[in-house]
Amino acid sequence: MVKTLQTLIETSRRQYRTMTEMVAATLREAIIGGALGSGEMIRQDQLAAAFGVSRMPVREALRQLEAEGLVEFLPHRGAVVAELKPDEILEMCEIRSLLECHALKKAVPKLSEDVLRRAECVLDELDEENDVARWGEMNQRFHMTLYDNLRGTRLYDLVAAQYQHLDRYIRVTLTQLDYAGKSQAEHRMLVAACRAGDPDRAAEVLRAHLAKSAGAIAELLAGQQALAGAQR
Amino acid sequence: MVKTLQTLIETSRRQYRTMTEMVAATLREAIIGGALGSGEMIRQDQLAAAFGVSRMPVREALRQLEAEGLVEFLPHRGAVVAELKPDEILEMCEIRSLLECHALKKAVPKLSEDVLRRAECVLDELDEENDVARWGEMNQRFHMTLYDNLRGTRLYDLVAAQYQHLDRYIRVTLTQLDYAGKSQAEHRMLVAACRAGDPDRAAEVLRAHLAKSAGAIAELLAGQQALAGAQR
DNA sequence: ATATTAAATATTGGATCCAATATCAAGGTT
DNA sequence: AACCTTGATATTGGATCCAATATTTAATAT
Repeated sequence: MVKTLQTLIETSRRQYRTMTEMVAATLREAIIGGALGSGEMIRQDQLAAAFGVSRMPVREALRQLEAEGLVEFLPHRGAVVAELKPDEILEMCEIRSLLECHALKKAVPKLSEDVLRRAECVLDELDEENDVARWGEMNQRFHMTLYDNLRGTRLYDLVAAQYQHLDRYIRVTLTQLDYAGKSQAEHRMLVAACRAGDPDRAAEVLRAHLAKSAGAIAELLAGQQALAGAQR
Repeated sequence: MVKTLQTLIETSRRQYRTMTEMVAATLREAIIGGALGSGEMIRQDQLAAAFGVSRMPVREALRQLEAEGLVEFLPHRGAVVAELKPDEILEMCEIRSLLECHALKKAVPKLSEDVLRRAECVLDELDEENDVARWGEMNQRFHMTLYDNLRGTRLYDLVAAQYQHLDRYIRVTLTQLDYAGKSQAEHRMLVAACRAGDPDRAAEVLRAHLAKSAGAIAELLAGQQALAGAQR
C-alpha cells in the first residue's frame, strides 16, 4: 500500500513542519532535560552541524527560546543557557503555587471520574518509576492531568510554561533529595481531595504539597550556596 | 571633547544593540499599539523594506514575537498578528487579577511614600489626559508603579507581559466605553488603601477594580458579538 | 457551465556569503 | 614589570540567493 509511506511522511512532517520548529523543540527539550546546562555557551555552527542544517534555523529557534526565557543573547558574543538564581527559583515556586491552585479550583468542579482515573494511572506508573529523569516528566504529567479540563486556555499554557522552567531544577533536586517517596503520599491525598469535589479543600492540599516541595528545593539551594561559599 | 560623540554613539547603540532587537521592539509596540490589527497578515519583505533592512532581522524578530504570543506562524504562508477570542480576553483579565492581587499584597508592605506619590503623580496626569491611546499606556504605568518594589522579579515581568497582551484590547474598549472617568475614582481609592498599609484590603480593592474593568470589557465584547451575529 | 487539474506566481524556509564586533594575544611603551 | 594598544582570529549579525510550498488563475474535460 502506498498510503502507509505517504502517511508516515505526512505524520513526520506534521510533527515538525519546519526545521526551525524541530530545532526549537529539540533544544527546548535539551535545556529542560539538562543536556544543556545552565550558563553553558551555545555555539551556533556547532549546533547547526549537529542537526545537519545551516545556522539559520538554529538562529531562529534560539530567538524563540530567548523569548521563552530559556536562553540569553549576548550581542556578538553568542547565546548562553539562561541561568536562574536561587531567588528566582523560589519565586517561580511561589508563582507556580498561585497559578496551579487557581487552576485546580477551576478544574475540580468539572473533573470527570475518567480524568481522575487517568491521574491515578500516572501515579501508579510513578510508583514503579526509578529513573529520576523520567520522574520529573511524569510528575508534571500527573499534575497537568488534573487540569486537563482547562486544556486550550491561557491559564493551562501558563501553568505548563512555569512547569517547564522549573522542571530542570526540580530534576536536579530529585537526584539529591529523596523527595519522590514522600510526595507520592501527598499526590494520593490530592486525588482524593479532588474526587471529593471541594475546590477549596483540593487547592489547599495542593498548596501544602507545593509549599513542601518548594521548601525542599530551598533547603537544597541553601546547601549548595553554603558549599559554593566554602569553595571560595 | 571626543567623549560626547562616543557617548552619543554608545547610547544609541545600547538602545538597540542589534537590528533584530530594534525590529522586535518596534513591531511589539506596533501590535500592542494597534498599528497592526488583529489577524492582519504580515509580509516579511514589505516590513523589511519599511525598516530598510533585509528580511532576516524581521524573521528573527517575528520568531521572538511568536514565542511571546503576539504573532502566529502559518508555515509557508506567513505570519499573522495573533487573534484573541473574546473568551481568551476575559480569561486574561482573570489571570491578570490573580497575578496583580498577589503582586500588590507583596508590594504593599514595602511601599514607600515616595512611590505612592509617584503613583499619584501619574493619576494627576491621567486626569488631564484626553488622548485615548495614551490613556492605556498611563493606566499601565500607574498600576506598575505600585509594583515598583518588585521590579526585576519574575512576577513583575509576568504582570507586565499580561498587561501588554491585554493593552491593545483595553485601548479599543476605552474608545467606546466611557470608563476612564469612573476608574479614576477607584484608582484613588486604591492608592489610599495602599497607603493604609493593609495588603489584604488593598488587594481586595484592586480585585474589585479589575473585576469592574473586566465586566466592562465583557459587556463590550458581548455587544460586538451580537453585532457580528446580526451581520451574518 | 462547473469542477478539477495543472501551471504560474508570490512568499516563505533554508543555505551560503560577507561584514561587523568581541575576544585574545603579542608587542611595544612607560 | 605592568599596562595599553594594535592586530589576528573566531563568532555572531545581516544580506543575498536558491529551493520548497501554498495560492491563485487558467485551461480542459465532463
